Amino acid sequence: MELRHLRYFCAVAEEKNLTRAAEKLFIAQPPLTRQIKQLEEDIGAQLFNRHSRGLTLTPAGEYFWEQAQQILTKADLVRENTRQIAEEEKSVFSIGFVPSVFYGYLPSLVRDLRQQANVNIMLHDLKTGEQINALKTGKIDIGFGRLTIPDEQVEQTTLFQEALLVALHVGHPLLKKGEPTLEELAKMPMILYPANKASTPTFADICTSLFTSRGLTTNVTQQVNDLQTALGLVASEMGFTLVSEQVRHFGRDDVVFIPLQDKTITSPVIFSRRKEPMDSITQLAVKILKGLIETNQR
Amino acid sequence: MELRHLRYFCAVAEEKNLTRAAEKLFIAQPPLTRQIKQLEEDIGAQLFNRHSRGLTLTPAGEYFWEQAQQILTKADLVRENTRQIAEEEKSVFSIGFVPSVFYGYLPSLVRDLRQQANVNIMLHDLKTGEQINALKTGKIDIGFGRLTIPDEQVEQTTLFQEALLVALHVGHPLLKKGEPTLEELAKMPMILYPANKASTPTFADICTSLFTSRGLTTNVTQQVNDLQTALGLVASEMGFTLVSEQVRHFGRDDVVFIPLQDKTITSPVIFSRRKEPMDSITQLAVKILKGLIETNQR
DNA sequence: TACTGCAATACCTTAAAGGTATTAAAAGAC
DNA sequence: GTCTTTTAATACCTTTAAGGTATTGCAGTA
Repeated sequence: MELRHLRYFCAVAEEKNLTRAAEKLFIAQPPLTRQIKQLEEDIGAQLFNRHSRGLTLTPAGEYFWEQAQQILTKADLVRENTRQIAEEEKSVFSIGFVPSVFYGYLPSLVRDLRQQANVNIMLHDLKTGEQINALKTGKIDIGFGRLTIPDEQVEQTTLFQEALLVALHVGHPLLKKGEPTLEELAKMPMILYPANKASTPTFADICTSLFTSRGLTTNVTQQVNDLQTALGLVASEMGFTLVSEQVRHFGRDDVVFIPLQDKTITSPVIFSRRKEPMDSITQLAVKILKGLIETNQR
Repeated sequence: MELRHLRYFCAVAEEKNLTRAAEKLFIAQPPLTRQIKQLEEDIGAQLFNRHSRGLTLTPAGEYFWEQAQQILTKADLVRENTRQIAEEEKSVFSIGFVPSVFYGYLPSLVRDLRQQANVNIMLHDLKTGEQINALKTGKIDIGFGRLTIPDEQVEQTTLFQEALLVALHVGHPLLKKGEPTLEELAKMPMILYPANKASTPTFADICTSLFTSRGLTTNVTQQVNDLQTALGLVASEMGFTLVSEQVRHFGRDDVVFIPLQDKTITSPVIFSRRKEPMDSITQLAVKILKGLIETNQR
C-alpha cells in the first residue's frame, strides 16, 4: 500500500465514478481501475460495489475513506511542518515526562505553548533517569519527573510537592471517618490506572508499592487505561482509586477526593532543564509554567 | 511522497547507516541513497547530516521520524481494521452529533462502546437536519441533536432538557446577586467557543443568538477553539462563558457554574435512530446511554 | 434493437525503482 | 605519512510496474 493508492481511492470515493476520477487525477481510466483493484487486493477487502454506472462504497470502504483522508492530511501536514522546522520558521520543542505527571499542568503547558509560539511539540515518555541523558544529548528540552538525580549539566527544581488523594464516590462510608489510612484502604476494592503496558513503572505501580512496602496486600478489582475511566468506575461504586493532587482540578461532582491521613506520603514533581543556555522557547515554557502553578495554587 | 519513502526513512533513522538499513530492507544501498535524497527533495528539507561514517538526524529529521512512524502505524492499523470490517469480524458504528453535545455523554458512550464491542466508531459532525438524512441513507446509526424533525422512518426521543449555565471565575461580582439575567450578562466580557469555522451554526452561534434575539448586544472579547481553554480564560478572569449543563461534571474548582435566572432558556438533547431494525450494537449503545444518563442524574 | 455510459481487458510504452560496479572521502591502523 | 577499512555517492544498466491506447462487455435507457 502506498499513499498513491490512498489518493486514487479518495478521488474515486468522491466521484463515485472511475472515468471522472481518472480525469481529475490526470491519468487514464484503465490504470486507475488497476490501482484500485491492487489496493483492494492488498487490504484483502472489497472497498467498492461495482454497478453498471458508477461505484458505491462498501461499509469497509466508508471506513477506509475516512481514515485515508486522515492519513493524507496528516502526511501533508508533516511534510509542511518538517520543511518549516528545517527553514527555522518553526522549531521543535521536546518535553520528557513520567506518565504520572501527565494529568494537570502538562496538557495546559502544551496547549499554551502551541498557542503562544510557532512550535512543534514532541512528547517523550521517559523515566526521570532517562530524562537526564535525554537532556544532555539534546533529545528533550525540558523534563518532568519525580526524582532528583544530581548532574553537572542539569538543573532540577521541585515545582511542588504533591499529595496523593483518595478518590471515592459520594456517600462512600469511609468519608464519615475522615481521612483514611492505608490500612483501611487495603481492605477496599481498588481501581488502578494506567493498565500495565508491560514496561516501565507506571502510576499504577507507584500506588501498589505504597501498600506492599508496608506489608499490606491490595484488592485490585479493575485496571483501566486512563484516569477518566477510573473515575467513572469510582463513580459507579466499583471501588476507590488514588490520584495525584493535580487531578482534583479536573474532577467530577459524583467523585470526592480526600487526602490520606499520613501526610508524609507525597510525591514531588521535578522540573529538569539543561543548565547553561536557555533558549527563547524554554524561557517561554518556564514563564507559562510559573503562571499555571500560580493560578492553580490560588 | 509515498509510504515507501517513510518506510525507508525509518529504517535509516533507526540504523543510522545506509548500508545496514538497505540490508534490512532487502534492497541494495544505492537505490536507498536515492530514495532518501528524493524524500528530502520532496519535503524541501535536509533530514540527515551525512558523516564519513553513518548519518545523524537533523532536528527536522527527528520530528519527521516520530511523525513518519505514526503515519506508518496508522496505515497498518487502518488496513487491518478495514479488512476486519469486510470480514464482518468487526463492524462500524457511525454516530452523528452536533458539536454542542460533544461534551458529556458522547465521549463516555464512545469509550464504553469500544470497550464492550469489537467495533470501529465513526463520528460525524452533522446538523440535526442532516442527521435525519444520514440515518435514512445508513450513513449514521444514531444521532444526537438539538431539534425534533418529524420523519416517517426516524424515531426521536428527548434524552433530557439541558439548562445553560454561566461559567464565572470564583469571586466574580455577579455571584453575589444570585442567578444572573441575560441583560446583566450582556454588559460583561464574553468568551465564546468553538471559534467560528466559517460554517454550520456552532454552540457559539446558539449563545450569541440568545442575546441578539432579545435585542441585546454582546461584548465578545475572545473566541477560542475548545471548552477547556474557554474555562481557562474564565478562570483567568477574562470574562464569562456559557456552557451546557453536562459540563458541570467536568468543571474545575476555580470556575463556578450558575444557572440563568430565566429557566425557560434550555436546550433539549435529542437522540435519533432508524425506526424499524435495531441491530445489536445500536441496542448496546442505547443500553449504555441509558446507564450513563441514570448514573449522571443521580 | 440500438444507443449510451462506464468499467474491465488486452496489450504497448515509459518512467522510475532496483541492481552492479566503481569511485570518493574520511577515519583508523601501522 | 601510507595503507586499509568503512560507507556514502555516482554512473550506468535491468526490471518492474505505473500509465496510455484501443477495444470489449455489460446494463440501463431511448
